[in-house]
Amino acid sequence: MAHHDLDELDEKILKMIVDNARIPFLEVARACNVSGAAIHQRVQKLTNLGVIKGSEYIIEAEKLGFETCAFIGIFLTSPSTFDYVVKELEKIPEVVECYYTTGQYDLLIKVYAKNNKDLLRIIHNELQPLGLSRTETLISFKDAFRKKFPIRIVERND
Amino acid sequence: MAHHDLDELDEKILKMIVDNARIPFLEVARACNVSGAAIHQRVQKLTNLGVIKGSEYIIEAEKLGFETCAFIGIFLTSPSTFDYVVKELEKIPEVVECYYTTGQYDLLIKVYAKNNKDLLRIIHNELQPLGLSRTETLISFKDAFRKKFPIRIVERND
DNA sequence: ATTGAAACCTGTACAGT
DNA sequence: ACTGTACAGGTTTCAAT
Repeated sequence: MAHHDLDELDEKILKMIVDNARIPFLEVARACNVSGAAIHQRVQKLTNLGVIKGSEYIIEAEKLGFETCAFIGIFLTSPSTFDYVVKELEKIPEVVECYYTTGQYDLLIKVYAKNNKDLLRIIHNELQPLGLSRTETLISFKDAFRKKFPIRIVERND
Repeated sequence: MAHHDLDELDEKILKMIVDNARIPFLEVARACNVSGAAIHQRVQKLTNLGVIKGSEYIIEAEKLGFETCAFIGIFLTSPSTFDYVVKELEKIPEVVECYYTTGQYDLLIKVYAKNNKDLLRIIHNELQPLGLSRTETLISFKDAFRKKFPIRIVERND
């Protein structure tokens, strides 16, 4: 089962650029035995299709003074506050990710704080005033690993 | 309190490149009123300092057939299996993030699966055989938002 | 640590296939 | 949809400050 309109070349391109957004397209072109223009057009196509959503530099939060990373499970007082709470959470700079989840929590957010005291401030002064029923904090005291999900468009036997 | 050896220029550079890894350094240079070479050297410095860990393209997982994203809380049978379990988890392509956490779980992982059935396969065939005590799955049925944490090196009054 | 200039390499557009 | 060309613009290095 191949996905959408993507082929082996798209897969190879994605694999080459996903972990290095600065790689020259000409280098990708040479590795793929096609012209630079072809890579340029493919990346354009992948962007138009919404497969590529952008690029970013990866920053080590700790080096910028954010030494505490935590996941916080949020229990809402009422399902009707969903949209409001998400909108307000998005305004809080330290809240970097937010997911609607099944299971025990209504929402799961990821937060960066300077330290544990700062995290407590965020929870008390920023989160609680939104009218949450309860929160449950999971402090990540180590980021064991982080990688890209498997790009596999064309089915193979390997 | 300024962090490390970083100044306003570093902050401005980071802010400009963090959400667009493909932005030309010359464009950053013009915005900062310095030469292109200066940006080049600063980015090099930030990389050497470990502030910049790399760059990546952001891929929409759904468009590549990964329609289910889940967080799984893992309870280990014994603390002694920590390192082994993390090492094995890292080998599973669908497991993209792994955190040591305080709170109820020993580990929290993020997983991409093709669909709910595929997620069940991963849990039963890939995770359970590692000898876990129990897992708790939070399926993210929507990614409400995702952004970069606040880059702020120099203290200001704003 | 930053600059300007040089040499080199890429990105991008376009006409042709 | 890919290629080759062409040019504009970017990257990288380096001697000088």
